[in-house]
Amino acid sequence: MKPYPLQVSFNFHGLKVLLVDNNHTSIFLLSKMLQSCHYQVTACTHPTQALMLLRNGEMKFDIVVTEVNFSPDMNGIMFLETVKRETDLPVVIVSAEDRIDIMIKYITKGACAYLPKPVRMEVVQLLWQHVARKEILGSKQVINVEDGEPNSSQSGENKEFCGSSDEQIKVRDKKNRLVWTDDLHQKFVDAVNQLGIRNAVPKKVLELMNVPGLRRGNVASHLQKYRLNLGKTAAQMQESFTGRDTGSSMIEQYGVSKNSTAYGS
DNA sequence: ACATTAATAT
DNA sequence: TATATTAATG
Repeated sequence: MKPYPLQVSFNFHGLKVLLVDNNHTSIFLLSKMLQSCHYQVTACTHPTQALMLLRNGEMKFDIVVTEVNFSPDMNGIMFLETVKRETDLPVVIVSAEDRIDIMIKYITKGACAYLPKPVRMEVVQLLWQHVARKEILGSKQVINVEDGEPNSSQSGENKEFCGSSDEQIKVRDKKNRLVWTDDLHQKFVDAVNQLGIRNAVPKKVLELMNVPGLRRGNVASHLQKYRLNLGKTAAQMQESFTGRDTGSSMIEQYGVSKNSTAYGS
């Protein structure tokens, strides 16, 4: 269980809401309610339109609020699944349907709330909590609990939200995870071999690979796995040895197993 | 301060 | 599982 931050500043004014609803009356109403709560609303009348906005990334959002009575080409569940797959945004479902089994279905699929119509103003007012929950629980700005003093001396000043400032919440796009294709992996292997396994550190491997957009962390992560796999084969080889070797010889054995085919299976 | 990496999270 | 991120360590 993570410790909770004792103090996190959170501006819920101007949180960016992506509103999706193909009913004009309903979308107008919700839009007005949201705006009067000082949310910044972008309204879409069709889910595919909403997905385009999310994907092109030109506009950042803090939360998605969506009706789910869509046209037949995309139902609410599909939309929800797609948004959850591609983003980390909290998704609030709004619907006239109030059957418990339907609601459970949406919650199970990852909706952070299901609001049966009519949606009351006081509920809209509290939507910011879904953004706050995500940010606070996922936050690493944990304030020292022991002395109860906010540790603002270090660079971890409390970050504010989008709000009036131009700062955007970082929304990790799940699609943006690096995929180590055979091609990319081969470049990696070449770079590592060129350096020699014992000198291969992320920064140098990154430089040698010379792949735009590739980050040191990507390489570091991949290098860990690569070494682990080499280590496994080395350990297996070691089983055939009678005695126990010194720790430093483990490094040498990476070299012994360099022709291993264990990786990429 | 910065880089690496073991450990952990998603 | 593959990849990302955190946190300890140098």
